[in-house]
Amino acid sequence: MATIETGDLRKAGLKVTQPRMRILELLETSSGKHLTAEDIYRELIQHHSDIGLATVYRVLTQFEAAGIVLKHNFESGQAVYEIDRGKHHDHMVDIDSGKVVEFTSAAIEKLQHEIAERHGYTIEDHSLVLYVRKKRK
Amino acid sequence: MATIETGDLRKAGLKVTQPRMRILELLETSSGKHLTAEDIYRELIQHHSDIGLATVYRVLTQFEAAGIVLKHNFESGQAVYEIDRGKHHDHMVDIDSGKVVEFTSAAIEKLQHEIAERHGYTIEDHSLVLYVRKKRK
DNA sequence: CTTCATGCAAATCTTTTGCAGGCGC
DNA sequence: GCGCCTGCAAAAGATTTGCATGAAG
Repeated sequence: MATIETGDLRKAGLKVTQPRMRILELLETSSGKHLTAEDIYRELIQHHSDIGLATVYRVLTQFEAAGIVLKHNFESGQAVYEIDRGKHHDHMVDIDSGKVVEFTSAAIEKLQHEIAERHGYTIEDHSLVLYVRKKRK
Repeated sequence: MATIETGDLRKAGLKVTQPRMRILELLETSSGKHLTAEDIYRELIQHHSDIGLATVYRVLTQFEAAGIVLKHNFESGQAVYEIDRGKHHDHMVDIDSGKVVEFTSAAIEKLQHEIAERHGYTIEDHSLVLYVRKKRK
């Protein structure tokens, strides 16, 4: 799996700056996690980076436009970000713990396309989130 | 299809008040549409109802808790509400026009449950939104 | 009457923007 | 050096809350 680096920033027309690299690093390290802008901000501050929350938002927005990160609006009112490793996946959110599990289903994707097709549309993107609870035995 | 009325408010432990009835009426009239709190507020103001935006939010929150309305967080940053007619359905949002089409797929639902099951979870709720574009012939 | 609801204004929370100074190339 | 970036503070947008008054049962 390709690690994202400076080249990806340049390709997106973004200068390679401290804040951007720091954020990128953090996102890579946290691959699989889903962080809010605030999470990232706090994390960076603790790691001796003097960075502004506004910059975190600005950088994340640029990264999203560049296809480097994915932004999700779960029901929390706060957007979460994760690095885009290319392999599309959907999410399952544990209502009680807040834990997020990723999954994929080619079968569901196929059905989605059939449905859109049937209505005369093409899917540009989609969002599937299951809100779940641990099954008690 | 049962029209929602005062009984449903009482059942939810809510007093039957002017604002609540007005909002309920509006939601019923707009069945199939997806309104923001602001939309509802403006609509009511224009129809000579002296109501506060805070009340609209409070009432919608209560209605959601009572299962009278559904709240959706599409990518717009503003939540939208629609009356809950009981028949579950998912949404397809036309990226260009903003139009929302509803659909259902028993096949997809079944797959969702199988996936959750496989991970040891039970689905409490789910959200599936397809962001689509009219197909050009 | 008693309680629950409401309107208004103020507070909160998240995200965005303006601006003056700095850093990357 | 020139222009893109950044931090900070202020602004903006959405939603919530405190409080005194008013309506529902």
